[in-house]
Amino acid sequence: MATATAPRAPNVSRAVELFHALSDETRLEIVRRLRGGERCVCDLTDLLDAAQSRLSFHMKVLKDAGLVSDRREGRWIHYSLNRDAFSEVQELLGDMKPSTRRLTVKDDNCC
Amino acid sequence: MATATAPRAPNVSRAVELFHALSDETRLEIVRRLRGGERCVCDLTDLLDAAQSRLSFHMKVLKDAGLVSDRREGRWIHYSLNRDAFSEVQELLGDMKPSTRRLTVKDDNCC
DNA sequence: TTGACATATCAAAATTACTTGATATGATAA
DNA sequence: TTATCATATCAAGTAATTTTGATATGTCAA
Repeated sequence: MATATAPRAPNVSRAVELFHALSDETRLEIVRRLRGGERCVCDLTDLLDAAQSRLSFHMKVLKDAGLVSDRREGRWIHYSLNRDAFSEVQELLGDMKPSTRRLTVKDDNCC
Repeated sequence: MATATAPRAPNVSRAVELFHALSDETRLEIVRRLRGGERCVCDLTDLLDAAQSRLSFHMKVLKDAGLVSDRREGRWIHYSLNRDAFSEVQELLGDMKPSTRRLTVKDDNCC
């Protein structure tokens, strides 16, 4: 009994993963570059002037979060954005955005 | 001379700030609790079973990012969500979400 | 095969973020 | 005033993330 930790919401850790993946300048630049379509890592190292292993690290973060997918073609691996994951983030945000109708509660009956 | 660093998009650092503020479990729980309306820190320390200085630290991150506002009332400081900042995040996401029409570019003419 | 290329992975170093406990500040009530 | 309460800030410790350079893996061309 006692000292139970506060209960977590079901999708909090998923939200953390997604937001974390988007909370880095290099990764946002990658996403920006991928908006125009598929790119291989070599394109991105050129565009972002970043070391190859660094890019690879960030691609992995994005991929693990599901924000990008990869496709092998010969020696190259092409990355592209994952529409669904972005929609997922939008949904999460919709859920956390305060409603226009404000209610002030005194107890934890909010969720 | 050369070695110019890759050009940054104008709002990348703002996006990083916002996503970073949202990329922590404690902070997301705070946001979740604030959805129902204003809360003072003391409410949140109870609800989240977290030390006061810890809460204060996270409130600062959220406040610096503009996601919450505070309002003093006597000894208490009440925090509430900032609708506009959440809209801002949604906009940023809209900008980075891949369009349905896919185009494959070879040069960096994407943005 | 071998060599070269594109990318991934790994370990160590560097950086950044978070937690904790102590102290400071500012408001109120006695 | 003084004591107390709510919160902020600070410094030190710890943990997580990012960068870097080296090496591994898989593919292709000769």
